[in-house]
Amino acid sequence: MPKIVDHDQYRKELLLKSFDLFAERGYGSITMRQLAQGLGVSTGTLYHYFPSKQALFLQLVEELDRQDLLNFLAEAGNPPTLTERIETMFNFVAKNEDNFCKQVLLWVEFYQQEKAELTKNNAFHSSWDKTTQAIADYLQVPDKAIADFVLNYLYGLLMRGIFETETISYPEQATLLSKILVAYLK
Amino acid sequence: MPKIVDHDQYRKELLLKSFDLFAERGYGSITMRQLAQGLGVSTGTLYHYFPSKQALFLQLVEELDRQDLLNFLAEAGNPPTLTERIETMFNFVAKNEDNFCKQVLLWVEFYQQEKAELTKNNAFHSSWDKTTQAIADYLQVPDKAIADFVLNYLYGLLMRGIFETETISYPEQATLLSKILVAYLK
Amino acid sequence: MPKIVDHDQYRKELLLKSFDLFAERGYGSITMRQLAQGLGVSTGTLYHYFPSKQALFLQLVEELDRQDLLNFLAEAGNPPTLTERIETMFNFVAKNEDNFCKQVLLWVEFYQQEKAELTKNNAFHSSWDKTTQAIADYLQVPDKAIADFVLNYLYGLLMRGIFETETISYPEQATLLSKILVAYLK
Amino acid sequence: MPKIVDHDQYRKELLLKSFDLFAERGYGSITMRQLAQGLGVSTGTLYHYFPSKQALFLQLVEELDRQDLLNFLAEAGNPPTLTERIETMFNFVAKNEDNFCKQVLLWVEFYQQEKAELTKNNAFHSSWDKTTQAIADYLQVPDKAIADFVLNYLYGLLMRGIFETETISYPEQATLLSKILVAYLK
DNA sequence: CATGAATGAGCCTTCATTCAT
DNA sequence: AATGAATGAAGGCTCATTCAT
Repeated sequence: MPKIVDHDQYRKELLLKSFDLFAERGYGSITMRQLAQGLGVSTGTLYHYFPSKQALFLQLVEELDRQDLLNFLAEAGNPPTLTERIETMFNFVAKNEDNFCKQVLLWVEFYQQEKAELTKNNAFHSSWDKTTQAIADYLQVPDKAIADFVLNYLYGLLMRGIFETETISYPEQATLLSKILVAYLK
Repeated sequence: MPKIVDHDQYRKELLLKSFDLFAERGYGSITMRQLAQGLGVSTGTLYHYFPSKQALFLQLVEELDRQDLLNFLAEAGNPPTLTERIETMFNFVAKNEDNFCKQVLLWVEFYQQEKAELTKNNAFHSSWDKTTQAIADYLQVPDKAIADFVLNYLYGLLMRGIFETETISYPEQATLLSKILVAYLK
Repeated sequence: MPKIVDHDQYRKELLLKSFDLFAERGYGSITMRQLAQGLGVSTGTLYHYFPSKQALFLQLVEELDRQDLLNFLAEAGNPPTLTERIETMFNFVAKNEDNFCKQVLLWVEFYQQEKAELTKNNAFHSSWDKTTQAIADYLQVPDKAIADFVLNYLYGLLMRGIFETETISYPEQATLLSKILVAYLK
Repeated sequence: MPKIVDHDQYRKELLLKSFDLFAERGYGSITMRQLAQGLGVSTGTLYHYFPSKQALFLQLVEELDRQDLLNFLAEAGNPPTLTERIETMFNFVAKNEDNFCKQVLLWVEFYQQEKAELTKNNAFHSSWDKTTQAIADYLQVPDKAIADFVLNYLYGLLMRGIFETETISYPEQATLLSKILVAYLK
């Protein structure tokens, strides 16, 4: 069924291209018309591929989550020590900082605007749980609290990037966290 | 003589009462009409006290920021050891978790929606810088990186509280962070 | 009854002062609040003296009409020839051009906005008829058509002052009309 | 393929049909909803064709101005004597008196309401200059003052038609003006 | 008399969504 | 499949007017 493949592939193309548009203006501020224009299609076409703005966004969340994970696993390898694994993670985040930052902002904004209509076991929670789980697996820490701690720190960095005036040096932060954790784990 | 009202005091009352309404539905989703209704006034009255929805929200940010800081300082005291000071901070955050969580969500959502028009005299950056400065003072750490680290961690916790399904035990987290930092500072 | 005199006198003061405010922003665009502010009173006071914006404006029309006529008659005298009388009229108009222009604009705007609610024998028609009658009396022409013609020309000048880019020289125009009429009347 | 409509042609249709609606209630008093309803479309459609109420009106001005001129030239011919040309003009105005009267009222009202924002690239001045120029060409008078005089008189008639209770006989007025001018030009 | 806080209907405009072509 | 014209509910905001003080 080649038609369906095409259809599906095109859908994902649109999805991926739409990320920058969403990021630029925000979920609530960008209009379907602007989205369509930015993608080079008509609003009608947009609605041919996605039933609604909300659904489009939700699919984007899902798609990006998968992509992010795949990208990470593709280049992460399996370093022998926890320190190295943490460093690898930080490098990855540092490299994609801008991307992740945009994602968090967008996810939060969407969550705020739609939480009234979103069921509790929504795509969001499951998606994030999946991600955190994957990361925990990668780090292979005996104590889950450590994985949580690292992730936590990462989220925190992203947030600070938004509100603080000074830009953050991820490599520095990674070094700091490594030192701290190594000291603690001993 | 007009009706007797302390304009400024009433304004702050409205501001404070509006927080829960904003938190409930989000900045973008709540309407001025709903806000007015929730506050028990007419839309006209709302506009009598605030020039616009955006201005109202910005004033809310400022007011809450001040209140939060005052509240904290009022009960923080000045414990002798860093560990205790950190614990005090965590207890405070734990006690007000819900509040802070709502604030962060709201700030982020607003930032997303209005970032196009918020380039410079951004009440946000200055407000957060002020807060972080105050916290750094309180902790009295020689190395600013430590203060940053703690704050960072706090923001991270807040974010995780939003996306993770499991609720977070702040006391546990505080204990963990304390241990980690003590290990590192030695 | 001195109180009433004061009240009435103050009312006329407000009326006269309000003319410039109306002229500056237009009847439809100026708000009662702006009007009050410009007059140095509160909106409540405004409504103490005038039952509504519309009534205020209508009183202004009446008052200005009377003033204009009085002013004219005060300085018009009674020149022996028609030519001189016409010239006197034109000088008067030229001297108060700006004033008259503002009046016409305002009257027209008001008429447009309120014509749906204004009865046919409204203050406007009667007021203008009174004015034209007075002018016809002054000119003492045997043929009413001449008086109409002159008035007509005057209205036309006012209108052109609005729409044409070049400013109009009233003295020149007066001379021209005089020549024309003299030629015709012979 | 979208619904088949000639966007530009439909726009002009809406424009032309909107004139009566504007004329009936005035620029400031009619609402976009009323306009839409009167045109048999939704407000959304109105905004699909015109960016704003003001822009819609400005386009109407331009369009009517062109139409008026075209209509006149189409039936004016080129009579040999000035007297006849003036008469032709007057006949044209007489025939369309109602139309022109409405236009002047509307233009003036709009000018009043928006003059604050209409400082320079004022479609009004240019439009009127164009018209006066065309008329001057048509009359072929050596002395521009004569053309101005005639136009002036016409505007005046229109204004009087608004404020005077008695209706005006255009043919009579035309005869009068002809006589006067002929007397003067000799 | 004077004040200005309060009201709420109503305005212009936007935008997700539908549907004829 | 693709287009973009059409819809209309709903949003932010204004403003003449009222009324408690």
